Amino acid sequence: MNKGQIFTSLVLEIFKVSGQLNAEGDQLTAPLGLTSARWKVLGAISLLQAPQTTSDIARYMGQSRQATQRLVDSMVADGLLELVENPRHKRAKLVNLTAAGKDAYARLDEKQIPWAQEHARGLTREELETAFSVLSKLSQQLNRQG
Amino acid sequence: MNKGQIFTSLVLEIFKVSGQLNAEGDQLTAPLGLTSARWKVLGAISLLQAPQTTSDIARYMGQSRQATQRLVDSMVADGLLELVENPRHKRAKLVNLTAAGKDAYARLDEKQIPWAQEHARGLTREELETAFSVLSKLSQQLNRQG
DNA sequence: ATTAACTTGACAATATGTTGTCAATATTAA
DNA sequence: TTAATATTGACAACATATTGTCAAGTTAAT
Repeated sequence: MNKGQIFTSLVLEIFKVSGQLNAEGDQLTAPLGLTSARWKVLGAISLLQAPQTTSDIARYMGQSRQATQRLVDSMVADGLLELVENPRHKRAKLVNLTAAGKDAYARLDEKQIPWAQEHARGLTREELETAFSVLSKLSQQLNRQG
Repeated sequence: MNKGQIFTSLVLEIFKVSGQLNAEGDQLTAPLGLTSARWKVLGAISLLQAPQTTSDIARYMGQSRQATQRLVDSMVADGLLELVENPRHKRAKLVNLTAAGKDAYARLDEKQIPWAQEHARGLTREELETAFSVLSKLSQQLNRQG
């Protein structure tokens, strides 16, 4: 197998694992009435440590502005997020976590940490770092070319 | 960062790259009137080197039987796939590539090979193999627990 | 300052995925 | 053999993603 063929195998595995992780996230979040997709939005705002515009969140998540917009809208309706005025843009409000949103994210973090540690158990630090590095480089390459 | 945290970063990167690859695949296949999802179905049957039931294809792709069923149905309608009798099961027909399906897959392969080689260029063989190995192990772990 | 180019929210169309359910078929166990 | 269990196709409900489009707002260029 040449490098291109290994790369192709990797791509197929990425698709498979991504679907499995989404299903896993859906189950992990279901008791809180959430989903993988909404969890990721909560995480984006938490990790960026400040209210963000929908477009910012979309860029951070690496997906379309429109997909993120719909998630944000429904999460505002559900009381997980709130829109606050943005001094830098009249229409593009900032998306912020409500108390309920922060609480939900904290509760999911409690579940996610032992979950991650358990799944990381069979892998070495070097393996995990290399895998992350490869995917990170790939993401940047795909970003440039669109 | 402990191993669990690296693992979590990897998970987020998998989500991002998966979306980017799907978008890339949609663009690559659009000139042929196809999509990433349909390409993967063609690939599954090609790589398994024999007609398969819809359930077999779903398992190979790591996604639900129902999602695969819909893809297969629409691809049959479009003449890319055909259903043939399955001597081992009265209802579960075998899904086979038509001439048009084989032709489309061959044409996509011609595009995909240089695409894969180009993206693999910035990565060493060892990096690619490790990344594949990590995701493969992860997929198996996620499969057990479901 | 005015214009051109870009960004953003809003809305729609469409594709793809999950889960749930039911009846038909196969497989396994007793 | 018969009964319990599992798999499969078919259909539906729903969540999530892409792309496309338009008008409002911002930024950059002249």
